[in-house]
Amino acid sequence: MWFIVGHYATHALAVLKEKGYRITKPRRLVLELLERTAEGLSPYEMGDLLRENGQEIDTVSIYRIIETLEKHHLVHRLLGSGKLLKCHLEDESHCEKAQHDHCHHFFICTACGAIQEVHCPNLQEVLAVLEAAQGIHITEHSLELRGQCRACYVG
Amino acid sequence: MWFIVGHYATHALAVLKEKGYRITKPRRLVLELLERTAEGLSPYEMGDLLRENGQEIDTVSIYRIIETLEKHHLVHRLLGSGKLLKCHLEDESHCEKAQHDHCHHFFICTACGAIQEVHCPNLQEVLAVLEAAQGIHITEHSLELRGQCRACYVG
DNA sequence: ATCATTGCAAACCGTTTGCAGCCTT
DNA sequence: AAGGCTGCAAACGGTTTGCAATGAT
Repeated sequence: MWFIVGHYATHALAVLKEKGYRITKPRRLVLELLERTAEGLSPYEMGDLLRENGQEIDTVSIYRIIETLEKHHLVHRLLGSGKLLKCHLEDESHCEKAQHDHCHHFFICTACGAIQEVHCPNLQEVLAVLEAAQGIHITEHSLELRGQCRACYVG
Repeated sequence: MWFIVGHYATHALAVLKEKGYRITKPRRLVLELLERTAEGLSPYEMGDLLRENGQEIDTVSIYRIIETLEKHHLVHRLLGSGKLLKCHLEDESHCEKAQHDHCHHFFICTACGAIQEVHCPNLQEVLAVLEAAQGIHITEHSLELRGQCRACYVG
């Protein structure tokens, strides 16, 4: 049986294997689907897409696979829509850090639907000021930006 | 028929009336409920709470009422949970501005569940830098912070 | 009296749990 | 061979739509 796997799926499968998880067909299919899509997908949408391509996976299994992937920081979940997004490899170091700091920064293009993780270097300072001013203790933060990406803005 | 209404509900009802909406019992009840709760409520939870208090409102109506309230910036919706929150009157000027700028800043205490709108004065600058750096155009943003509020942090 | 608004019915989407059986290891 | 993982069944929570009846103006 053959699977066309790319960088992200390969990496994620390696991580799972290393953690003692088994490499199953449903896991492969979900990871490949995440690899192909830049817009983020809900578990339910994943099921529909796979089904359209003749790949039958039970929706329940997708939920459980996603759960595992989230646990090991291999996918992001958008607060607003609940959609899931592969954790980009080029952002890996940032991503891992971001995950451990429980922070998530996303930019969503309302024109083309593309989602990108963004790095927001000064945000930590802004939050530190806020913490001091309000006497609160911030452990996690999520920032979701919407607008037009470079291509859609210029075009 | 009597209703114990406070500042928020009174204000919101006045806004609705001024916009040509009718003042109905379900609308009053939802607004009073929002007034009483600081933690945010989902439409469904509102129905349950009202039912417990012997006030029967159809869940469908609650959804439609919320829709109207959102349209006129009388409630906020939390990205993470989808729960709804009254738009605080003391924050009104900020709130109106925030709404028109499509920005939402919330702090959620993970200990006591309280939710507060926060003012994040330098965030706009941070985003402006990001826009310039990435060539993107940001039209809305949502920031959700989690941690311990002053009381829970100290205590 | 008018027509905005609600309640009811029904369907739908999305998610979760338990259990039996399969398939990776 | 063992047991992690999946598929199936079923139930639930939450949301949405259409239509008839109600009630605020």
